[in-house]
Amino acid sequence: MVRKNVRIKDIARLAGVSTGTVDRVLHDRGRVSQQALEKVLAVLNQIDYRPNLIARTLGSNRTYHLAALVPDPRQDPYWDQSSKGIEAARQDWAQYDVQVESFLFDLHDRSSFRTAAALLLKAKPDGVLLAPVFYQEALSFFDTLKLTGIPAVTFNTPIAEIHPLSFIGQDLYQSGRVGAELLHFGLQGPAHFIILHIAEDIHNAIHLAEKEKGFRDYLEETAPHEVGITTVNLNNPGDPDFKSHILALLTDNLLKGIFVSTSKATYIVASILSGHSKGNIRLVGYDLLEESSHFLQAGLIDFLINQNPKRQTQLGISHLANHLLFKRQPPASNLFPLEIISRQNSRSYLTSKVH
Amino acid sequence: MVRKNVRIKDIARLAGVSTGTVDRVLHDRGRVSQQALEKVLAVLNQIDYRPNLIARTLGSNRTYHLAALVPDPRQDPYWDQSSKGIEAARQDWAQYDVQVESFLFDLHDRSSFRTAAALLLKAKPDGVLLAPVFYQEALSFFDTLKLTGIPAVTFNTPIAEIHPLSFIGQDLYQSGRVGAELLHFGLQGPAHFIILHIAEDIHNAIHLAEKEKGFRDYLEETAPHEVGITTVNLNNPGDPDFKSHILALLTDNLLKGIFVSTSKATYIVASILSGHSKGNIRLVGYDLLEESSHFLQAGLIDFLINQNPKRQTQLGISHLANHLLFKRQPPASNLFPLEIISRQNSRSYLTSKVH
DNA sequence: GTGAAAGCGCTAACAA
DNA sequence: TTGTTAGCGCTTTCAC
Repeated sequence: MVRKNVRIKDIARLAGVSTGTVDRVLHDRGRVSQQALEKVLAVLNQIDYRPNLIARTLGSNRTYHLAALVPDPRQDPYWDQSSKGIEAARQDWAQYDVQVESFLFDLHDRSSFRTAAALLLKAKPDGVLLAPVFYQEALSFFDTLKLTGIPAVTFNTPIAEIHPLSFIGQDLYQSGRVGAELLHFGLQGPAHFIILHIAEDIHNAIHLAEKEKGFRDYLEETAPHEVGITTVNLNNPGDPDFKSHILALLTDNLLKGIFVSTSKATYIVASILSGHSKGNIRLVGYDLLEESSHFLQAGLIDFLINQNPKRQTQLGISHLANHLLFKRQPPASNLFPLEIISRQNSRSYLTSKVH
Repeated sequence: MVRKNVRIKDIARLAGVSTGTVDRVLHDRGRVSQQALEKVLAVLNQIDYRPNLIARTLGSNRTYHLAALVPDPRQDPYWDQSSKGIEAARQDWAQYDVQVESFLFDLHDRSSFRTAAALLLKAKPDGVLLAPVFYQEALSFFDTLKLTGIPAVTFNTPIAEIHPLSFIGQDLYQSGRVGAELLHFGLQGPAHFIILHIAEDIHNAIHLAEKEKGFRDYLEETAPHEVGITTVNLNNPGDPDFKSHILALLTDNLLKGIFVSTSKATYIVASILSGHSKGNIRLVGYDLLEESSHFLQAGLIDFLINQNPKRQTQLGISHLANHLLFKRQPPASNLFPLEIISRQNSRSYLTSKVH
């Protein structure tokens, strides 16, 4: 009743060739006559062949080396999550003899990106996962990868000029719209919103710009003449003026909400607000990190939009491994859902093993 | 540099026996002399043997039969998603010779559950995935499974008395809290909320009760004397009175929100409200289904809480397969995140390949 | 009880 | 350009 899976042997029989030939066709290894090629392809078109991946890994018995080019996890809890995802992927793929090595760079030092990239290339990996946070450096690194033919997956930062095997991230524009939706939900009448960027997040320039665009567009469409929006760029959070600057913003009577554009900025701003009555001013920011979840619980943050950095890298490695081992073509773009985290659903995200 | 893993062959050599004997020791298959046993155990104690699970599955070359006991997908788009997940899992695991057969029952007929369960048992599956929507019937079916030693994974409906290999679902109580949080967010002053159950959802009794409990508790804690809550149980949506009954509820001036406890009820209620001005009355319900997403876009539904039925079953099958093939122990409980779907983030959920 | 040997489906080296 | 064959590590059968 249930037909056994088709095997290479079956294809060979049907095509009237040997298993070796079928294998060569399947893997584009060449050294196959036009005639044989056609016969095999004809059969492959007829049937639904799904290679037994278990047998393939066992048979080929080779080890793949993947390299990840990511910011130092110790710099920022957001990037710490990215590294956690790589670690998780490492374990997922260990049984298939896929090894993952991380090359770290400094978020505030473009040259460290170049250095790490050079080191990575020396290791001659079979595939690369990278966060292209420095535009120019990423472009040139990408050129080198293209030349060497090493497949690369990017994540976090969309770069139009680059065409990686796959990009993993979010729709940043839409993310800004979600932020505006949450700030404005249920509000009536005139209001004032602030978009807060932290200049330190310069490596996230694309995030800041796209999110802001979405944020403004949404309110423009939904509440055309009711909502005033001010963009505030703040410098180094270590600055003595930083705190007072933020607190000064709160005195505005019409201020009904603050939208913070990155995860680090989110918990920094929340920590400054903590202890001060923020009244009915809503705060929406990014990412359910340990640092921010506390402020969410305390009611200082109303909503977080989750970017799922851990899953992003985990999926990235998985795409590379699947590509190398099983010749799977990942989607050119994976846009993660824009998860809304509230006080009441945050625990379900933290404890879930699914994410 | 990377020491190869120890293999059975190595153990056999070190112990001075054959691979067959080692295998018998490893699997407690008996028919091994005390002497040989000791020699092998001695070696095993010295070294760190980790069986190659990939080779194991390939070598044993057996087919596993899984059975799913689920409601008929044609009855309800929610359960249709569950079946979709099973189908997806079927394809995921086909290559490993894992077969999945579905046994359907009627949501409104407990006896059909018994019948389907009996049929299922006759098929002697190696593992079972089930939605234990009928309490008594599930208990007795579970007893039989225990006796036969067939591992079972449950989903959707938590049942305290049952200890399956794994349960997949959501924290229903917390889900109700999320519903209340969303209805009440930003509201000030007195308000009236309605919890709307549809009696037809009797098979979801646990859902209704737990969600309501969470809903009420949240408001009790957050807005003790401000919010009045009424529970409304409605009968058969086909009833001529049904529509007028719902519309009558809207006339209440203080009514600020409606919380609908299941996915089917959600889009039914939304469809009734459509065309009638619902004013500022918020509507929160369940699941981003095709039927409801339209109402979300139109602004009739404010938020949906996603239960992810498709992923629930897909994960369930995956747990069973991993358990049988690779001896993996799934977590006793998988509580999915309580995803909040709004108009602005719904597309990101629908288009994402991650979910 | 024990060991030898033939698979599982696929890869890859090698001879033809 | 082909087909044959020996693995990959484990299971399982079958003589002895």
